[in-house]
This record gives sequence, C-alpha cells and structure tokens, in this order.
Amino acid sequence: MTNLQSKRATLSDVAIQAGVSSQTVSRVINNSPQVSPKLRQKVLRVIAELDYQPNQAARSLKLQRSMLIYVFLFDEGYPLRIDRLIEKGRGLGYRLVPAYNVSGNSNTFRLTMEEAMTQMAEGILLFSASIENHHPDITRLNNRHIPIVYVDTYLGAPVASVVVDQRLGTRLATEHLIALGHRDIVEIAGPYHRLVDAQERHESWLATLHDHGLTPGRSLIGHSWGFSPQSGYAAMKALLESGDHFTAAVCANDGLAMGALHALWEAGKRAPDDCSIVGFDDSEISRYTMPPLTTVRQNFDAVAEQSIAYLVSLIEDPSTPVHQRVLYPELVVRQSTGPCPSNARR
Amino acid sequence: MTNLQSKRATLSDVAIQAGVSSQTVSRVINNSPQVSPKLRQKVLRVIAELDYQPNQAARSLKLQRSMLIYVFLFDEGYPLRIDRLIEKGRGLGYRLVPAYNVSGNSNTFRLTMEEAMTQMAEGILLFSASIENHHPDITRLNNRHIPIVYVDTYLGAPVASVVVDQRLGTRLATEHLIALGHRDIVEIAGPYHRLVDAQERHESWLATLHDHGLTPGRSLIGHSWGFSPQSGYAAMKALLESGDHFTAAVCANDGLAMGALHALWEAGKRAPDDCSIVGFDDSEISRYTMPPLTTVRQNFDAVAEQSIAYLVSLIEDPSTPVHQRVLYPELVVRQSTGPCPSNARR
DNA sequence: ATCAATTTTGTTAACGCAAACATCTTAACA
DNA sequence: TGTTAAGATGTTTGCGTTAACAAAATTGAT
Repeated sequence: MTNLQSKRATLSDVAIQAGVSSQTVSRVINNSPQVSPKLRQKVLRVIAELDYQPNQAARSLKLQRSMLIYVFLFDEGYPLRIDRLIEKGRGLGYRLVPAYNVSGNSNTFRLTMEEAMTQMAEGILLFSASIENHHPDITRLNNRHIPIVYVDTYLGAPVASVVVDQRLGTRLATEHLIALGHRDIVEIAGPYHRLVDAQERHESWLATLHDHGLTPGRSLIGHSWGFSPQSGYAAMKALLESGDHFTAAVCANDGLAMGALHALWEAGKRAPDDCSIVGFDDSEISRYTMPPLTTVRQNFDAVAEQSIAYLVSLIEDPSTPVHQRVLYPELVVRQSTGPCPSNARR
Repeated sequence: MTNLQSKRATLSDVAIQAGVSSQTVSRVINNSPQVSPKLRQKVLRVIAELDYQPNQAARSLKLQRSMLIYVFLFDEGYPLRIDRLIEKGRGLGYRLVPAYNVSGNSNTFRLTMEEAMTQMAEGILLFSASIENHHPDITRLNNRHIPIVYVDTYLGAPVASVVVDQRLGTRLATEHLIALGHRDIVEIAGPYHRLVDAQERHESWLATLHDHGLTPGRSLIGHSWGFSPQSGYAAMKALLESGDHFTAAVCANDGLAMGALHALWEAGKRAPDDCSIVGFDDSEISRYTMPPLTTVRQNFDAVAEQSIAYLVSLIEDPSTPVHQRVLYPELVVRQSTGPCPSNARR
C-alpha cells in the first residue's frame, strides 16, 4: 500500500509510524548490527509501506561526504566507454558525473569546476588535459585537497596520472610503415594545440622518422573539426592536391583515417595500393572501413580501471604517493597498409 | 591571497571575516537587491579572499530543491549529442546527469532510479523506453509527482513525450527504394525487443511493403550487438549466404548499414550496383562510408531542445498538459542507393 | 525636530540525517 | 540476590543554508 500524499517520507515519519526513535530507523538503513531483529523487521516494513528513500543532501551535509567524482571530458568522441567507467566507480561506492566539452581554457571548464566544488566533489578525473593550461582552477582544488587524476596527459607529467604511451603507439605505426618500405610518409594530425594525446602522437611521428633518417612529409591538422572523419577527409584532399609525393599516411585516430580513406577513394585511389593508411584507437569502425584499418589498440578498459582505482585510493588514503601509471598500446595490422609500391618515384 | 587551511569556508566564516551577519552574505550570493553597495563590496572581497563556494547539499536541503534532472540512456551509441542536451539544461538552470546503460528491465535501471530519488531529482528524461516495461518504478515516481518526459517512445504513447516519427523515416527510406524499382527488399533490424525506435522502424518497413503490395524479404536482427556495425556485418553475411534474392536492404541505423556495406564489399559485391543500402540517423560516418549512405536525418538538436524545455515546464508548472511532441525526419539521398539492376531475376 | 515610511541588517528556526552521548534492558555469574 | 557487562534504544546536537520575522538605520515630509 503506497501512500498517496505528495510529500516524501522522512526518517522521523518512518520512526513515528513504526513507534521507534529516528535513530533506530537510521541504524536500520545503515545496516547497523545494533538493532534487534524484531524492530528491524518492523522498521523495514514501514519503510516499504511509506516508500521511504534517504535524502542524500541531508546525508552529505551531515557526513561531510558527497561520494561524488566529477569526470572532465573534452568531447563526446573520446573512445573510452564512459558507461563502463561509471560502472566501475559505482562498484567502489562513488557516483561519477561526466562533464562534457570541458576543453582546457573554455568557460565551460570554469563553470564545471565551480559546479564540482559546490557539489563537494571528492575527486576529479581529468581527461586529455595539458597540465599547464588551467593552473588557477587546479590550484583551488589543491588548496582544498581535492585529488585529481590526469588521464592521458603527457608521459612524465609529475602529477597523479594514468596514461597510455601514445608515443610508443605512433612509433609502432610509423615503424610498421617504414618496415614495409615506405619513405615518404605524411601525417594527418589531431588538434595538438589543444589535446595532449594529439601532441604526443604528432611529436612521436616526427621523432620516429628522424630516428630512421627520413624526412617527414607534410603534416596537416584538422583544426576546427578535431578528430573527425570530416577533418581527415579535408586533410587528405588537401594532401592530394598539394602535389607532394607520399605513399603512406599516419593518422592521429581512426576517425581521421576513415575520412582520409574516403578522400583517397573519391580521387580514384585505393589503400593500400596507392597509399597506406594507419589509424589509432582500434575503435569499432576500424574493422569496417574499406579496407579495414591498421591501427593502434589502447586498452581503454584498463585505463578506466586504473584511473578510478587510483583516484579512489587518493581520496581514501591521502598518503598514497603521487605517481604515473603507464599502459602500453599495441599495433593491430589489418588491410589498410601494404608494401610501398615499387613505382614510387624519388 | 588564498587561505592555506584545508577546511572549506562556510557562510558564517565569510560573515565573521566581513563583520556582517551570515544572512547578509547569503543575500549577496543570491543577488538580493536588499544589500547596500558598500557591504556588498566588502562581502564579495571576503568571498574571493576565502575562496568561498556555497554548499549545494545544504542549499538543496533547505530549499527542498535539487535542480537536478536525471537522463536515462540505453547505451552510449545513441546519436543525440548528450553534451548539447546538458548545455541546454544548464541554460535553464538545471544540472543534467546522464545515466548510461539503463535498459528497461535491467538492474541498472532500478539502481539508477533509486539514485535519482535519493538525489531528489526533480525530473527525468527517459530515452527509447517502451512504456510498459517498468511500471513499478515509474509508479513510484508518479506518486512523488516527479515528472518524466519520454524521448523516442512510440507514436501515440499517452504520456509526456517527444518523439521523432520513426515510422515516417523508414517509410521514406523504403518508398525511395521502391521508387527506384526494387521489389525484393530485406531488412537489417535493430534490437526491437528492447528498443522502441527499433520496433517502430521494423513495423514501418513491414507496413510500407505491405501498402505497396510487396512481399517483405528476410529480416534479421543484430541480437547481442544491437545497433553496431558488427551486427550489420553479421546480418548481411547471413543474408548473402541464405541464397535469398534481394536487391536492397533497409538498415535500422547507420552503424548496421556500415557493417552491411562491409560484408557486401567482402563478398565482392558493390553498393548500389549489386544491392542498395539505406541507413538511419545521418550520423557523421554516413558521409564517409564507401559509398556514402542514403539515410534518414533526425533533427536531434530539436529533440534535445524540445525534451528539456518540456520537462522543465512540467517541473515548474505541474498544470502543463501532458502531450506528445512529434518531429519529422527527412530522407537524405547519397550514393548507396540506385536503380534496381535490370537483370534482377524473379 | 518629529514621525512615518522605507530600506538595510540581524536573529531565529528548520530542512533530514547520523555521531555522540545518555539511558534503559537484558544476560551472565558469583 | 546483587553486581557488572553488554546490548539495545532514545535524546540531543549540529552539518550549511535561507525563509520569516525582528530590529535598526536611513530617508522624506511636515
């Protein structure tokens, strides 16, 4: 029998109805062993009767704990499965709130940070952030001893962080092309002025070619559209029109690679015969492009796991040492890469 | 000058420091006009000095308002831009919390519902839900007068809802194929036992063929992988192996269509020459498949806009009448569809 | 200067919960 | 039986905020 009145039941409503003190009800809902089975039964019955739900605001206020973690993301396109991350957080007793579009120095960043603080967030997961960008807000967090874990910031960043070695990923991809005989290798880069991982990938492409004594080809960025197929399409089209000679392209992610593949196809060229293409992320679409993409796989599930576990340990034990956890990506070879065509001039 | 102590400042900390009453500080942060400019200045200075932030838990408790809306989503793949939805909500003064993987009768649904209630959510946006599935929880919400807006439930559902006419979308797509001369049309459906929009699309495919006196071809569902390219790939492969004769396939979304395209390509066939393919959603990838997909465009931005506006009006004025807002999709013709090949048997 | 009207500021109480402490009940044992 | 310990239950208080009320300061008109 549910109650028909609009006002929600409180602890003391339950207490009165059950003929006990509100503290006893509190003990029941918090599973305190200090309650006799008889009373517990009675209280539970009344709770069900009144459809009582604890009020989290009151609880947070009293306990001075929100059990809340804010997750700062830069755009929806990030290939980590947020739902899985949230699930893992829930398993540890925390509510994760994703905040999207929080790019480094935007107004949204500041607004979201304010929100996280008024909500008394106990920790923050910060994705793809270049750590220099937003010192002022970060300082405020530090003053309040709110721990932050940076996810996918740069290798060697002296902050609590979990990263995949992006440099290794791009190196694997680039050396795969070199091993296939390619010498004229261009790049379709991500927005590396904004996103750390894009920057790491770009620099590693450069470094790898340099290490092998090769001259880097042209490198184009998809400025406004970021990591999207649209960017990749525009970039490859521009590359083809530039007249530059190249037989392979390193793309900063699978979306860009998909766009590049499309531009190639539209120009009547084929991968890998006319130009080899590598992507990054091993996203779902990479298996279904034509041809399927050679790409770099990151273990996002492990990233999620490590990030939230690390943050929670920082929250619950502030003496947890600050360190960086580095995960390693692997190359997945599919059909978008092949030997350098023998008729390649120069 | 920031304070170095760990404890965060409260209203009365600010009050004491500024030599005023806490009520005055409260007035300042709530922009009450009843404060003299002099005091306001002083208070604002102290607020900055102590880096004071209001405590939302205390505020919610006192005001009995959380300004919180829960957004129930079924998976991450839903093409509506959640970030934009959240942004619109923020513009109306509400915090939207996305909850993922909340399929109709799962445990996550119940857990999330409990969470929404303990958080005192003031409203709920429920995506792609078949309204019959979860009556028990919905009833609890109704008892508490927490409004729900269903987004993308079925046409004619007698609940507060915002829908895109999925039936029209599939009809447009199917009739486009019929107009091109196709007679043997198969379907690659979404998980229509779980998701309302998948169901609407499936039924509309059936109805449209029937209305034109055509016999529906085989219809396959991507059971476990839902709306993914993987499903589409498996389905098309099965269709090809079935030996059935067909010259066109209606796919329940672009992901499925991409997979189907891939299976076709792998089998040495081409769209649209051997088989026309239509998708649904006009997602970003649909422009970059090979060939680009003919698909159905939904105005997701309008859906987001309408949904949140409607929900907020229900929250703020309970006398807002329950109704359904219907938006209409349009066909986008690209290169994955073409005339029925003349050598088509039968 | 006086009084009323108005504006500005302060005081009190309550939102719902759980920790801390106080009280009452029961059990165990000499 | 009395005494102690342990267990079960109740009472008080405060978390940070704002509404409602109370009080003080200012203004304006005579």
